[in-house]
Amino acid sequence: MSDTRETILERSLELFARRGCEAVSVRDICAAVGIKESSLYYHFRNKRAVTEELYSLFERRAEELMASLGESLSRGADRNALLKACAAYFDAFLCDGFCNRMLRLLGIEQLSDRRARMLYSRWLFDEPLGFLTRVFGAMTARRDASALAVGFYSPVFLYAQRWLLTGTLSEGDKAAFRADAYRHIRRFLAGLSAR
Amino acid sequence: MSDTRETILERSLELFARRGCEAVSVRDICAAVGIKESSLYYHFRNKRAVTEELYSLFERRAEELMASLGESLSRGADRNALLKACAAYFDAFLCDGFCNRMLRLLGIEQLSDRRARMLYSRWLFDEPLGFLTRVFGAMTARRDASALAVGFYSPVFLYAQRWLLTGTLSEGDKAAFRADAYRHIRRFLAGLSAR
Amino acid sequence: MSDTRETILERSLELFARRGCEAVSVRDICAAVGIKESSLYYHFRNKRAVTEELYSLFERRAEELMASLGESLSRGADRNALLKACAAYFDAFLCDGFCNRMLRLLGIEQLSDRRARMLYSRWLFDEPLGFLTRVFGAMTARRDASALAVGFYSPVFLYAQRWLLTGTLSEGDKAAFRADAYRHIRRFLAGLSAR
Amino acid sequence: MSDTRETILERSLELFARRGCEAVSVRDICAAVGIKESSLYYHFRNKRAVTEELYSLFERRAEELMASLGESLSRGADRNALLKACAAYFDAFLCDGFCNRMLRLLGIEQLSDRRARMLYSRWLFDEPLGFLTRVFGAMTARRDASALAVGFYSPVFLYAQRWLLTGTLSEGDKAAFRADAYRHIRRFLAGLSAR
DNA sequence: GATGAATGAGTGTTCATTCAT
DNA sequence: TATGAATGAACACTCATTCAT
Repeated sequence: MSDTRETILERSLELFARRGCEAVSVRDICAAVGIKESSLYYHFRNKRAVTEELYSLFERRAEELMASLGESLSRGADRNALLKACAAYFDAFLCDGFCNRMLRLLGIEQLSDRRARMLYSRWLFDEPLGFLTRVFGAMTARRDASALAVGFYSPVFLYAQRWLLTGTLSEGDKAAFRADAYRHIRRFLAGLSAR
Repeated sequence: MSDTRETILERSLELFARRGCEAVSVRDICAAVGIKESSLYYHFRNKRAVTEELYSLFERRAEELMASLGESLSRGADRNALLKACAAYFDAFLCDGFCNRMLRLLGIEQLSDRRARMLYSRWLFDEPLGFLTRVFGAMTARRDASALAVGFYSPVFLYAQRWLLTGTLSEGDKAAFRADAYRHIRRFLAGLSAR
Repeated sequence: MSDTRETILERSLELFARRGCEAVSVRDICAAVGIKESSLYYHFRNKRAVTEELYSLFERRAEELMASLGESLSRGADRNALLKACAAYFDAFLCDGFCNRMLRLLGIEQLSDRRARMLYSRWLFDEPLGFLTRVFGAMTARRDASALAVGFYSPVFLYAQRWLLTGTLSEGDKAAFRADAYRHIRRFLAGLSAR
Repeated sequence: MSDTRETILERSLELFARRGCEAVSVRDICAAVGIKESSLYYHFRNKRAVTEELYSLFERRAEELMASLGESLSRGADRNALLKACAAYFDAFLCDGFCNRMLRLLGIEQLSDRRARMLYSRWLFDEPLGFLTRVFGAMTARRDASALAVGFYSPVFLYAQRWLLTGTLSEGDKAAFRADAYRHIRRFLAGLSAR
């Protein structure tokens, strides 16, 4: 459909992810898109509507991803399947241009906006931990699946915060994140099978 | 020192922690303090100077805390000393009125401000991980002290992000954080001595 | 004639009568009509042209009415004929959906627009007073026909301002106006024949 | 007190009376006052607050005038006292720079604003008619004091609408109004004593 | 120490209008 | 006939800051 509309969303997100919604002006957005300020209001009711649309797009994307991860692991939850799921999670979520920016944005807005807070805590805490708890429940006979999930996920979360959600996302940052994260995962899975 | 000056710092931080510096106006601050906007400029060169002063205060507080933690553990790094250090870290840093707000603020500003980014990554990643690496290096004979540090710290970090750095800090949130964090620590230390 | 064109005129007048032309936007009009803003410009050169057309329609309607009133009274100016003329004037002018709204509109625009001022003073002052002066000149032998006209008309004018040109025209308002106006007219005509 | 504040009120009223509040911009007002737009907001919370203050000032002025008229007539309601009251009403209300402009303004705003509608109908219909009803009740033995009030007031109202509340108030308009109004009053009082 | 008054630059948003389709 | 897309100018209002008092 409308090319301009999508460009507005793209450029807005680029700016929002760096400074938060409030700190980005409609002027900034329109300058980045190459349209006059009044034109933005043809495509969106107001500035807030741009943010809301980004939230909705993110929600859909995240749900699709989580659905596909769940599906792929429902056909057998072994070490290899988990590794594959992690790779998909890293590539299509944490390191993905759109989702990565959205996570930064949500990290800022979460402090003052209810919807952002819900999205943030759902997709950075609840869903990943819930997902892994189910996986470990299926993979191991042990009872403490949820503790395993925390042990598995929290370093990934920490590395993501350190490398992926600061400054601007560079290829170097992605590589550093992947190195740290995969080292942790290997070690963790090794420890898991050792016991 | 001037009472007004300190009130400005306090109220500014309360507002900054919720919405970030850019989104809080001099009007907002002065209304919260109960002075006219022009009066703020008697105490601070400009709005930026308020933020800078908060950064400096935080840096000093954090350095003092880390020094005292280091000192107490240098006299023998055992299980008990580590537990005590954690308690101090939780009370005087993560849950402390001033430091908690500063961490929220830095979490926002880090995305657009260099000094904030340095403070943020130093005090949320480098210092805690470095400190724990030294501790585990002294406590255990094992070589992978830094992996232990990550395994120990990252759940604490995750629980802090989940409970302490969202919305507004309530006593309930603090309790939830402590429950999660201490459970993890007990389990971790148990696992450590088991091997 | 185009249906849309007439709908634009109708809805515009409804809005103009409540808030004046300047305060009603092309957006408002088109939303009320159910077309896009750009479509209005197919039917009218610009917003001003809508107003001008309304003025012209009103002028034609008012002239027709006055002509028919004049005709009916030219065949004998007695008490009954005058009463009939008043009834027609109330129904087809003061209380009529179109004319009533136009009078409100003119009452607003008259303050800043020359054409509106001319229409307003012609149809609310000059024509009614002139007409009645001629009628009373024919009805009575007395010389002060113009003073009689003022005595007859001004309470009608006052009641019209009070009941018919405020808020939105309701059936209750019309009834209140008619009650007041007819009482005055009866009393006036009684006083006239008494002398 | 603040000179600027009062100048804002004065110039605002001059502009409002010609085109209504909505059609006058803050830019217009400030240009007329000789200040920057932002300065207006030091003196008034927003544009609406300027209008509200004008309403309040008018209300106070009108109440004071009506009180003084009532007082002067309470000491004997005869022909002369009534004439004097009319003169005061014309000079200090209908023809007065401030009140005349306020009446124009209210005439416009009354169509869309509740407070304006109340002020308008109170001070152009209710109070004058009520006042005159009391006066005629005291002056004559007749029962129909309220009909007398309408007969006395409505031509004044009509002449005011015709001469004083259109275009801009000139000395010529005032003279024309006074001529018409006093001729009516003399004739009316003559008729009153004749019976 | 504090404030009354002011301001230039910028905020998000609405306006009437144009024009290619 | 109608509209999708755009725009320059204007809108009310807020911003951080200055400066004389």
